[in-house]
Amino acid sequence: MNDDAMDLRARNRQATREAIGHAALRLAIEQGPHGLALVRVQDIATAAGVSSRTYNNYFSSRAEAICAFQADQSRRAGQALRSRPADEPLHEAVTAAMIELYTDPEPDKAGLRMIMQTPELEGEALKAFTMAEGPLAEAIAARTGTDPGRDLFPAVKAAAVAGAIRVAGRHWLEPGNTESFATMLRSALSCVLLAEPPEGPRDR
Amino acid sequence: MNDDAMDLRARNRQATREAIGHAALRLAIEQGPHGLALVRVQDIATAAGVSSRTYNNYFSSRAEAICAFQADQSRRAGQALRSRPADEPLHEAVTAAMIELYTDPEPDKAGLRMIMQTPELEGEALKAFTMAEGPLAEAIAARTGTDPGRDLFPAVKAAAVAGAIRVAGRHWLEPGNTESFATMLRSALSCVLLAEPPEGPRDR
DNA sequence: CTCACAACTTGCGTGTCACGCACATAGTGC
DNA sequence: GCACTATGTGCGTGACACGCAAGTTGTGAG
Repeated sequence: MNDDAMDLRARNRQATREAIGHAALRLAIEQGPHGLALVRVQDIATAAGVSSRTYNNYFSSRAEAICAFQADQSRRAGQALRSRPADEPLHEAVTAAMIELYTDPEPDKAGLRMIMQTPELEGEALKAFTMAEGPLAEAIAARTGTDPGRDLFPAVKAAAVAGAIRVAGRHWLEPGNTESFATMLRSALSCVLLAEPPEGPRDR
Repeated sequence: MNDDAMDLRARNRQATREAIGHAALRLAIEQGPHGLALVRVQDIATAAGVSSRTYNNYFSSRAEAICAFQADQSRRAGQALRSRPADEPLHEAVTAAMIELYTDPEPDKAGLRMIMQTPELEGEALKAFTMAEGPLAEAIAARTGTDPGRDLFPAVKAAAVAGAIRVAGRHWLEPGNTESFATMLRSALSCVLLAEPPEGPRDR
C-alpha cells in the first residue's frame, strides 16, 4: 500500500488507476447526476492521459471508475482496525478506526453525493462500500478470537459496520445538516456496536 | 401486492416482469457463473415470450433482470415486519418476519448461488438485498416510535439486518453446510439485534 | 355501447461500449 | 547488456441501451 512496498510497475499502475478514477469522478461531478450518460469513456481516458483501450484494462464500466476512490478506501478498513491498540474494546477500536479512515480528510461532499445519489451508480457504490466487509471481518475475527469460517459474528458485525457507515454518509449529505461527518459516524456506529461478541458456547 | 388489488394492466405488467426475470435467472443458471456473457438479451426475451425491446422496457441490464426476484422479495421486508404483533419485542419481531419472508419457501440454492457468487452480478445483488432497507427502516421507526428523518437508529438497524441476511445467505451457500437457512438467519440476526436503541421510546 | 385516451408492445436505427487480438514499449532480473 | 514479462495502444467486432414512431390492447367517460 505504501509506495515503497511496490516496485515501479505497481506504482505506475496504481498511479494510472488513480488518474483514471480521479478524472472519471471529476467529469461526472461536472455533468451532474443527471448528465452521467454525457460522460464518454473517451473523455475520461483523454482527461487521464491514456487511451480508451487502457481505460478498459483498468475498469470494465464507467461506474467502476467513478467509484474507484471509494472502493480503494474501503479496502483499507481492515488495516485501519488492526492499527488500533489491541487492548482497546472492540466498539471503541472500530469507531476510532473508521473515523480515522473516513474523515482524514473530510470527504468531498460533491463526490460523495455523486456516488451515493446517482441511481446508475447505486450498484457500484454499494460494491465500493461493501468491499470493506471482508478485511473488516478478518480484523474483527482476529481481535475477538473468533473463527471467520465457523462463526457468523465477524462477518455480520463487519456488514453492520459497513452499513452504518453508508447510512451515516447518506444522512450527512442531507441538506440542512450541520454536523461533521465524524459526528454522524459516531452516532451511526453506536447503534450497531453495543452488542458484544458472544462469551460462551453458541450454535455455529 | 395481491393480484386482486391490481387492475388488469398492473397484473399483466407484473406477470411479464416475473416471466422475464424467471427466464433470465433460469438461463443464467444453465450457463453457470462463468458463462454469463453467453446469455444474450435476445435469448431471455424469447424465453419469456416477449420482444427484446420489451425486455428493455422492464430492465436496463441483464443483471437487473436476473436479480429481479431477489429485489421483489426484499421490497416486501417492511410489510413482513408490520404484519408481526405490535407487542412483540423488536428483535423477535424482526427475526420472525425475516425468517418468514426469506424461508417461505426455502430459497433455491442454485439461484441464490448464481446471484451471490457471480462477480458480474455483485452490484445488482447488493442493490437487490439493499432494497429491503428503506421499507424496513420505516417499519422499525414505526415500531420504535423514532423519527427516521432525525434519528439514525432505524436506518442503521435496517442496514444491519439486511447485511446480516446477506451474510447468512453467503454462509448458507458454503459447501458442507447442513443447517437450514432459517437457522443461519437466526444466528446472523442475533448478532445484530442485541443492541438497543440509543435513547427515547422503543417498543415494550 | 361506443369512442377517445392512455398504457403497452414492437421494429428499426443509432451511438456506445466491452473486449479479443496483435504489435509496440517499458521494467525487471539474470 | 539481454531476454522476458507486464503493460499501453490501435483496430475490429458483436452486443447492448435507448430514442422514436407505429400498431395493439386495457380503461373510463358520455
